[in-house]
Amino acid sequence: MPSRQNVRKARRRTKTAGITIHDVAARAGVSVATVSRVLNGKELVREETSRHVLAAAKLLRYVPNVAARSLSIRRSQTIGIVLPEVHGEFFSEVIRGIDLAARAEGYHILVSGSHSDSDRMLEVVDTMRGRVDGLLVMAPDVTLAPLQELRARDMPVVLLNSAGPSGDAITIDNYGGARAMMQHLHNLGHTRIAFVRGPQHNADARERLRGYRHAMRGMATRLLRALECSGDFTEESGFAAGRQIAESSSRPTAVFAANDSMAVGVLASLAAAGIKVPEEISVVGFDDIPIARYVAPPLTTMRVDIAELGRRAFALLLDAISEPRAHAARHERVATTLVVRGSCMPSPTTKVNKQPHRAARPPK
Amino acid sequence: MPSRQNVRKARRRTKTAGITIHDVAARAGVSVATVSRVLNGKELVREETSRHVLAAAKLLRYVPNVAARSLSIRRSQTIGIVLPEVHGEFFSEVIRGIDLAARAEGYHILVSGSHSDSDRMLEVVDTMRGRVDGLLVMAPDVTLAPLQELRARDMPVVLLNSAGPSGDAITIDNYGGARAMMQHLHNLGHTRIAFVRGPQHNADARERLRGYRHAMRGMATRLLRALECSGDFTEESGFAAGRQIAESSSRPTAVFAANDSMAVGVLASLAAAGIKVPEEISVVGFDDIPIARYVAPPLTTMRVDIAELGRRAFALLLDAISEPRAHAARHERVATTLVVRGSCMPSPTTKVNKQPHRAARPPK
DNA sequence: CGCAGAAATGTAAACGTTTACATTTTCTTA
DNA sequence: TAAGAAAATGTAAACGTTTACATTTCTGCG
Repeated sequence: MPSRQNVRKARRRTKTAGITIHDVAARAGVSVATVSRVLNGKELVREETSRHVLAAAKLLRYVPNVAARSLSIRRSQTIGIVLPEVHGEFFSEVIRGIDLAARAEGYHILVSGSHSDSDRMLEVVDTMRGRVDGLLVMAPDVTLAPLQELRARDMPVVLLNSAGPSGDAITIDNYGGARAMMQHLHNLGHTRIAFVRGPQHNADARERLRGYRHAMRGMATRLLRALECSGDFTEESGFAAGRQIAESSSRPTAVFAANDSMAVGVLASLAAAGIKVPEEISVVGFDDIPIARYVAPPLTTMRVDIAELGRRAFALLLDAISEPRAHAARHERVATTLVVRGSCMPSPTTKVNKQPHRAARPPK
Repeated sequence: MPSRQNVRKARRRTKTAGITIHDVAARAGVSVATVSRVLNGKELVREETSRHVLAAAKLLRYVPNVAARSLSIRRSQTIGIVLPEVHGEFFSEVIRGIDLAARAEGYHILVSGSHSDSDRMLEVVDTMRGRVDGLLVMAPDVTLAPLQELRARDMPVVLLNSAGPSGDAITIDNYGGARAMMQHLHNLGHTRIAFVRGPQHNADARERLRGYRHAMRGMATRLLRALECSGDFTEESGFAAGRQIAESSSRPTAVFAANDSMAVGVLASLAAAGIKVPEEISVVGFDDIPIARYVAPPLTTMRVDIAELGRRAFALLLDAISEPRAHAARHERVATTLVVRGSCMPSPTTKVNKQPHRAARPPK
């Protein structure tokens, strides 16, 4: 006869009721070890015993204490997501993708956004340590220093949208997408194509710019830099760029904005200037944010499957967590697809319009 | 002489290194209790001792094990956020507001989105139990059943955007905002004002509709229901509503969409139908999402400070957590402010146009 | 100097799991 | 039926903190 001394010792802190594994064990007439085994599956336990335990657990509405559990197994079943300064639909979409994938695997997600500088980011990472089994870090800013440090902090990390020199990472095929978009414009006869750049240190923005420039070189155009406007991924900066383009003396036949938000801004300011899109000038963007199809005219853009980005990032991380020994750094790339809508049409002048007036540029 | 038997017992699981509080104690030549006291402040400990401990902790790069900590103090310093199916900028903004407020108080946030039905929601809440000290639940769907159950689950909960009959909640002043918007339109001479409704069971949508109807009654118009179109808060449904309005025989002079996304859809379809906004018809929305100022024409709307919503919701929850004894349910309301942009102008006909043709309404 | 009280620190028992190892039960097989 | 192997279960030691209570050290005062 097994000695059934499952009587709980007197509690020190009598605050909360809290059904524990001991209560379930007592009720089912087994030991805590058996209850644990039943609840976690895997181990061998008699069918009948298992039923009893399950019944007791259900009856008592037992729910395991996760803190105790993770203290014991040294896992939290939680991953951390560290995002930069958040704005727009891009991030909610990323979180959504990760959330979905994570929940399917029984993981929770700890989110922390709005970290402009790398110090803030490291600070957050530190408070997350111990709380999470791994980290998904979105650091499109190309300042690599903080990322290096992350590696040293002995936690699996997957980088999103940044070109870490080592370690796992997943990025969008920005370069390829930009080139494909340029090809599309070229096929429509455009050769004088303006570009609205993104933030200078943003990895995505840089790659898109590289794709643009490479394509422009291929078109044997000389006016290269004059056709570029600066921007920072916000609608506002797109608006400013649009105005600049509207006022330029030798107007381009098409504008390629490095993201949709800026393209929307460009559309707004061209409309304000009375310039017809796409009749007088074509406009395209990048990302395919939800709003893109509802602006006037609907925006032709390069679609990025953001949710998939999140999903695959999580998959990568999960792999790193379950296989902790150092593996070769993996770098995945998410493809983009062209979405053609109403914001562009064939170039009115198939020949390049060689700056007829050469008027002085109006003051900014 | 205090007996310094701080020698750690042989570890069972020798996997990870992991500096513990014992290591720090040994290094500083004090007991673990003292280390704990120093690290958590509050208790009295000699200045000098404190310095030694801090130095040892820093030297060893000690970081406390949160699982052990929360097991001991029965707090996780984490709150859960449960969101419905996520789309758009609204949610990322809410999360942002909460995140900011939470981090300032040393709390982490566990996010879980995309819960269409109430079963999924309860399921998630269950897996979060023990992991979080409290819950912020966004359940704009008015099906109250699940919320009642939540209360029973002995965890502080604050509801966002829903009219729970009991318990803490924070909502937007939808009714007041809608009335204010109607007043604005009325001041411009509009009396034939169409309304694009939101989802039928959505609490926000209902309140906005109520505000609209109340105002319409005040204008002594008889055409009430004929001027309402159904919608579901998506751009797409706004687009459909816009088409319906464009085709209607006795066209309204203004359209009030229950949120900005739908207003954007309305603008797009009116543009497609060749109807000029605001010359021929005025359009207004609700929320003031970032895109609102960049559509053509820029959208007049009712601004909701979403980040503040999140911030105050967290404040409410924090209060409920630290003051666990039952308190009277609190219900806060976030004010809205009118933002006037280019999408509306005075009504072309100041007199009410009494349905000149009375043609049959076109098929839907 | 001695003593009371206050201040500082130490000891060890929780917190609720998991799991190595020990023990008991059940099953095979000769 | 007994022995041995395999399967099922139990025991108790971790996991790393916090904190009630005990103990030591200080301080001021008669």
